[in-house]
Amino acid sequence: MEIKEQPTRDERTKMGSIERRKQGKLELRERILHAATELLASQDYEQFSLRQVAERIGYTPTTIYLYYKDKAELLHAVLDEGFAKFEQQMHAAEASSDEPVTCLINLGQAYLSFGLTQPTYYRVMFMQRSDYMLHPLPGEIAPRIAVLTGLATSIQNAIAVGAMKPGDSEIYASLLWSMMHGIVSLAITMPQMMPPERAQAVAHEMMAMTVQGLRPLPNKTNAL
Amino acid sequence: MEIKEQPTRDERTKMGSIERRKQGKLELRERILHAATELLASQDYEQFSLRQVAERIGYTPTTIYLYYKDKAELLHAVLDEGFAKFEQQMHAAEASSDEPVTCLINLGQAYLSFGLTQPTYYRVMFMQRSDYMLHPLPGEIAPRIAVLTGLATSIQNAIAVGAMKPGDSEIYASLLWSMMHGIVSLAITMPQMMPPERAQAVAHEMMAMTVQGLRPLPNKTNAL
Amino acid sequence: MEIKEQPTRDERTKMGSIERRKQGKLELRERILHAATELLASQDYEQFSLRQVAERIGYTPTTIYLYYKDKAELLHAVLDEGFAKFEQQMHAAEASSDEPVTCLINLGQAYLSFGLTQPTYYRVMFMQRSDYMLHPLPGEIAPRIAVLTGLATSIQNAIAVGAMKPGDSEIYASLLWSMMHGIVSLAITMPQMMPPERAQAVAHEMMAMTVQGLRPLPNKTNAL
Amino acid sequence: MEIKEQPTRDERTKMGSIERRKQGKLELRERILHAATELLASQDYEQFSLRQVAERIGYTPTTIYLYYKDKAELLHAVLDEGFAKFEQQMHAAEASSDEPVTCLINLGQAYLSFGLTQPTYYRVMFMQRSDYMLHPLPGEIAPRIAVLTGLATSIQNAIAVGAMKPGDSEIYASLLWSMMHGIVSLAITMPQMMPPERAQAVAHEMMAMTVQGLRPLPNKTNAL
DNA sequence: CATGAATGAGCATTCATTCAT
DNA sequence: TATGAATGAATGCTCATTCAT
Repeated sequence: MEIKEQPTRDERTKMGSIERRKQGKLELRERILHAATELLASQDYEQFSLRQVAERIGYTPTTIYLYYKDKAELLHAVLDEGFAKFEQQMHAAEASSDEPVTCLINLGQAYLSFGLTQPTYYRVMFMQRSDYMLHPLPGEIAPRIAVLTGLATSIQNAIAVGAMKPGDSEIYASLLWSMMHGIVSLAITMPQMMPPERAQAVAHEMMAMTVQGLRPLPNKTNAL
Repeated sequence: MEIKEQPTRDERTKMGSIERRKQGKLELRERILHAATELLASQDYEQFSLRQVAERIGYTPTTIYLYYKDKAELLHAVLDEGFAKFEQQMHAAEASSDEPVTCLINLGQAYLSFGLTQPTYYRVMFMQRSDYMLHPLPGEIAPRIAVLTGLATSIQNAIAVGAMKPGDSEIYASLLWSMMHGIVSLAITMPQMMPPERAQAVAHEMMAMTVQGLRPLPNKTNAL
Repeated sequence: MEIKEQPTRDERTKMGSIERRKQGKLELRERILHAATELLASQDYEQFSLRQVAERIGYTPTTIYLYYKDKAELLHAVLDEGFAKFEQQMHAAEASSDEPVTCLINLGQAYLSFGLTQPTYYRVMFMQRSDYMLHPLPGEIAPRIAVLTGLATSIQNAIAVGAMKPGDSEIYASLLWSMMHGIVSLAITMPQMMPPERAQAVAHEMMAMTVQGLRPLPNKTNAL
Repeated sequence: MEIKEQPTRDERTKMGSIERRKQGKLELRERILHAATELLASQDYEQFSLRQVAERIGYTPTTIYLYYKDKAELLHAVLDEGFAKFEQQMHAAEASSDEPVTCLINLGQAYLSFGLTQPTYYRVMFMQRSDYMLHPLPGEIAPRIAVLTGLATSIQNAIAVGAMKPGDSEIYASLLWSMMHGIVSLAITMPQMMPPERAQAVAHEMMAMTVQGLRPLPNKTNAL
């Protein structure tokens, strides 16, 4: 048993609370959300705790309950942000081109890129708390997962222009999702087996196999 | 200071221990292992606790220490069992045919089938404690993951006979693994999105795309 | 499976918490510190546990963590208090006279008196966690034990005025410390063998032997 | 949580039990006692546990209960051995000379030497479980501490021959005991402050002060 | 004579949550 | 709006001890 003088968490929180008001008058609710997001990104989802969130912003854990019903609600809010980012990137990719093949490729690249750059979000959203994305929030109709329906549309377009073999577009959607999800989740849980460059290479190969119109890109680093 | 109305876990355990001997005289060590496996299946890996395992079998947590050194060893035992089954099925598939394409198909099917019929094991082995499979156990040379090297061999054979396009067989191995892992993990975490039949269909399509020599099977249910 | 007839510690704690507010509104932090000190006094240092401290004050163990970071810090606080008292008394004795012999005698008496009147502190400080006094705290230069260097100075003075035989003043310091520590620790662990009056008598005899200029005091009870 | 394969304590015990009978047919009771003594010497008194004793001799913890009522009884048996050694050395010193001064010196040296060479025994016997030595065991009249009465006799002899100042021989006994106990216990708990050589030097000085007839020894290393 | 099987009490620590203020 | 004060449940783990065989 070592003897060392360290502040109680209470004290740490109190210390934080002295300096805290320097920060702009950003709504506290936002600050909590922000801290929670950062915390989630900085460590495993399982270690995520309200105490630590509170400590980060220099408030008492109790305070969080004034803004969020409980831990689950805060976590959902964080995931919501994650989905917002995800949806935004996917929609951007979807809108990036009128050409079905390019569109599909961009969608794939967007998915991969989200997974590789936001592994924590991806992990929680798609691997640990996927329940969240499957159910519409109270007051909403479509669940979060609906973003992926854009995929089916793009596939139908690709089939229409002959870039993909005719077939069940639902199956194709599942297939593409599985492919991308497989790469990303291997890259996240076993980065030794699937480092980013390999993930890119594999993804490119997959798209090449799936989408006939895909031409090998000359520059490998930018290639999907 | 509330008067509690629901039994503490301790109390629950005690109650359980009264009824426990109904269960067959299956070796307790096995029962613990089984309960641990089930528990791992039923929830987040991080919630996995010896106390809960003990509760499941109606014994005191202490008892577990009579059979396993500590939490890690119990988990280890679970994983070991899982890998034993997995390796056996993969080796069987590998040995099932001299014909490279058939071999590859059988390997794929074996992987898929393991994932779909043993979701609990798959989850822990490939999604939650994948670290375990990456490191050789003390006294062993090859890590568990080595089973998958059989895949690379089969791929090289397939390329040799012209069933697959020439290319980096490592990339192909990663690609096939990603594909299968994607399907299985979606099927496990989001069965609504990827029910077993769809998983089969998607897998078949993937193999068809990847392995040229693959002929569509007439009977859909048995098809890969 | 016995039906328990005696309350668990948990239950005892709960019971205690009902009556606890009788006690004055002494700051809880102080109460904890006090309880810890008493507990340390009452038994082997190794049995010292936060649970028992909590039980003594009628609070949940968790509550202690609101006031002290962990077990080590609480122990630290106890020792710190003890050393503060000790140093104060020793410094007072050191400053009590310019006459070397008197000074030495007063130092000895102060040490003895601290040991006899604060056996709890003495026990922890000098017999159970003596490691604490040997190492400077972070941010401090001299370790707690430095108080005793005053002793060496007094001895040198006493030698200078011929009250002690010339010799290694370090050895003399060790000798005096050993003597006093011997008396005090016997008095603490075996009061039957070394009741306070005897401790005083023995100490007086020792000083008489060591310091030549010491004159036998007429009044035995007040004598060193 | 690391994964590593290590035997349960049960298994370790079992393994031990296979080889155990190699050892002579020394009475098991003795073997237990011996193992306990070794264990006590090898670590802190507080860590002393029946499980570890059992493991050392390759028997089940339960077995110990066939020979000793409980942990306390085994510990007492161990301490008894300690006292046997102690008494033997003290008696040898007492009988070593007819000359009172030499006798006293040898007693002091014997005490010091026991403390320095058997610190664990000394610690438990005189510092941690001194209660044990103060009470006669059931069936015995004199408590263990009675050895020290030999000291009083030697002192009376020394006074008789003029080697010590007339005075209360009880006080002198307490004084000598305190001195030696002080040195030894400092040497044990704070070896940095009281390494063996210093302990020897201090003890020599003390004896010189107390016993007039003591002549400084020429050879410092062998000196008391 | 010895074990196998199991338990209950204990430990330090962390966390989500509640309630009164 | 925010906090202070406290709790109960949970976790991994070790130990002395008991009881039936």
